[in-house]
Amino acid sequence: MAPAARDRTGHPHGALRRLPRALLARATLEVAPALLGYYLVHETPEGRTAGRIVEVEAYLGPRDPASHAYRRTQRSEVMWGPPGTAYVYLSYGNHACMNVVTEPEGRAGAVLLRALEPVEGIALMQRRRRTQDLHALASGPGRLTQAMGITLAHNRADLISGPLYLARGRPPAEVARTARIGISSATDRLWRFVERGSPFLSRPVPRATSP
DNA sequence: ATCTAGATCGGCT
DNA sequence: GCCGATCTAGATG
Repeated sequence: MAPAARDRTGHPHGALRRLPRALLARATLEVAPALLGYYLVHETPEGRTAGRIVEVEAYLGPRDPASHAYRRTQRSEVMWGPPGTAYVYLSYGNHACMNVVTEPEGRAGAVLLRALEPVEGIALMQRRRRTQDLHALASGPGRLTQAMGITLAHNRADLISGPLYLARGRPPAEVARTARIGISSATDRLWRFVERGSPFLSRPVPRATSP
């Protein structure tokens, strides 16, 4: 497959190179930072939207008290499933949040996608989000799914072969790590990974972890 | 059957 | 910075 064509802004158009499943069948703490810079792409009847991943969080298995996989339940069962599956859940009764399932099948893990740099289909994202502000389009897990047209119906969708997928992008120059946002346990674990200096983060990197 | 704590967001002070 | 919206999975009785 030919590499994605690029316009003068450096943004892709035309065919995109999909991420192979093998890259996700690894330890979650390795996969999470590696996903920074990749594109999340969604092809729908309304058009194609794509964003560059700039912020993620790692959620591990039964040993991670902040993870839904801390308990193996009907909801979290998908985290033990095949890598490259979407885990989408409803947060605070209002917002869909999207994860990419990691680890070989049979081991639990997922990477929460928290922020994108809008790349393609920006007008469509603006319509879905009801805002023009580029920095409010996908800077937060609930905003991201709304901008991309991702709903609870995408739970357990295959992210390798379907209309919602990951594709090669531009790796970050520098990665920073911080504590995960919005959790009340395991706050000493620095399992949030961001592209340092990106203006599209859901929250800035605290000074203490930004030497 | 009922309770409650969330991997959040937007509007307001 | 604070607060209310909105609702479900999972726990408890």
